[in-house]
Amino acid sequence: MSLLGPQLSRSFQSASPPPDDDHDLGRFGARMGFARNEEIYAQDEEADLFYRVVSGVVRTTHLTSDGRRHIGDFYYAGDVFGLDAGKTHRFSAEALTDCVVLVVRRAAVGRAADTDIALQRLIWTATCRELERTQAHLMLLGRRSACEKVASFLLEAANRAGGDLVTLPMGRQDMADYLGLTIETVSRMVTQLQSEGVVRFLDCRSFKVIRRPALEAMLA
Amino acid sequence: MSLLGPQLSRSFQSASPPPDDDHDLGRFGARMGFARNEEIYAQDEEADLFYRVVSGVVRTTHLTSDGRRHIGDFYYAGDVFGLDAGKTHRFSAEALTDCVVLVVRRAAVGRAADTDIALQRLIWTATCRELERTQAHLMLLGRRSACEKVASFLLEAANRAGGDLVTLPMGRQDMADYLGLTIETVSRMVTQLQSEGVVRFLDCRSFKVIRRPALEAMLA
DNA sequence: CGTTTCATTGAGTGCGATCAAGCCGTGTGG
DNA sequence: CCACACGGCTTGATCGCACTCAATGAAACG
Repeated sequence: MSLLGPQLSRSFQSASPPPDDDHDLGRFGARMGFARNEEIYAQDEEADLFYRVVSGVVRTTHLTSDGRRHIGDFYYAGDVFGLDAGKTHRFSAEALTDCVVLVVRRAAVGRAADTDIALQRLIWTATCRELERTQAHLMLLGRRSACEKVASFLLEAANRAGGDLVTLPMGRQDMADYLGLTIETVSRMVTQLQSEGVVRFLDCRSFKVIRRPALEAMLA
Repeated sequence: MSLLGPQLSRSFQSASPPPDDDHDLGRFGARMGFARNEEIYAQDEEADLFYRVVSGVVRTTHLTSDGRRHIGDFYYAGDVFGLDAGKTHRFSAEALTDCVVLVVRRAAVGRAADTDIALQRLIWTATCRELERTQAHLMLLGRRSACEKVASFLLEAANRAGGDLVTLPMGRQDMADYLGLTIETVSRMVTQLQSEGVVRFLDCRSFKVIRRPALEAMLA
């Protein structure tokens, strides 16, 4: 981490604030690469950095003391993560695939960011987006059947992929831990949706949306 | 709402930023009273205001198109709410009891808040707190039994009350919609926890914590 | 080729939902 | 004062969905 220190502190002295939410974070942080399944930060680790995915996919997970695993979210290129924190991270973050992330010093928000309003607004915007996604996730877990959960998961994956041919970066266990189901139930629902002609799986990681309206109807 | 306009725009010109998160929002907004069950804002309503509870309790609810109701959270005196929004509120907010809230114009965050960093930080802090609570709620709904859900609900109510004698502001249906259970299951778990000697209900709204360790052990 | 890991399928169980009474505190009117 | 209705809570009986346990299948890897 000492590698990051000088670079980050220099970049925060920048005097010309970028105009908008969509401005490039590149000049603020350092790029780091992570191998598949490598840990980016740990649960309960102090939260002095946050991150943006450059390439690859990241998942955040939470382990409870009785051994149950819960997945907070999946982050794709462009997504900001690591804001799930008071003083320490409630989740750990792991590289789901090989990936590259941009690392930004978070302490700047608490102290130095008074001098950089654009950065502060970027962080707030990202936090809002995170909150929205978490709330949507909440309603998914709260009052939906296993079939509806899996259907909406696949639909969102399709929306992210921007087409009807989707390759999932995660396996069944990750889907299960995200949806609050067991791996067996996920598998059964996938099979069921396929037998209903809603989706068609080519292999266990990639599928085609056949009847999108049917999928959308399940979100209620 | 035009009542608020002048007052708010004036207050945002304030030159002396308060030192910290806990500073008084009073000078920013207008007080409004709401009667029990009165709506404070509606689901899908445009989100140009946010709120702080002065007295009483507020709940946020979401209705799905198939009629299921979900409660986002309960807000007590001092809590900020109404940040659950992109362009529009995903939840509606209702007065659970008679209450008074402070109303603050939200648009200032997007435009004028460049001139008031303390306000911006207050909002970000509140958003973070909301995110934390939502994530905790998420893990509660995801992988916990009905008994654990009710136990942790009662424990949090006790923590909020700051003692072992608690009066709940909400009824069983609200508890059920918050925990993703039916009213019957909530009732059964309450009865069970009581028969285990963990809590003791005086009437259906107020109870005493008898064995706090047992309650805490259920959070895993 | 064996080993390991992950996904699928099957059989049986249990937890929480559903449906249906009953209970109790509160309010209302005779 | 009692009779009655009403809403919120509790309790009981039953059902079905998702979990558990177990076996099999299918890739990936050394």
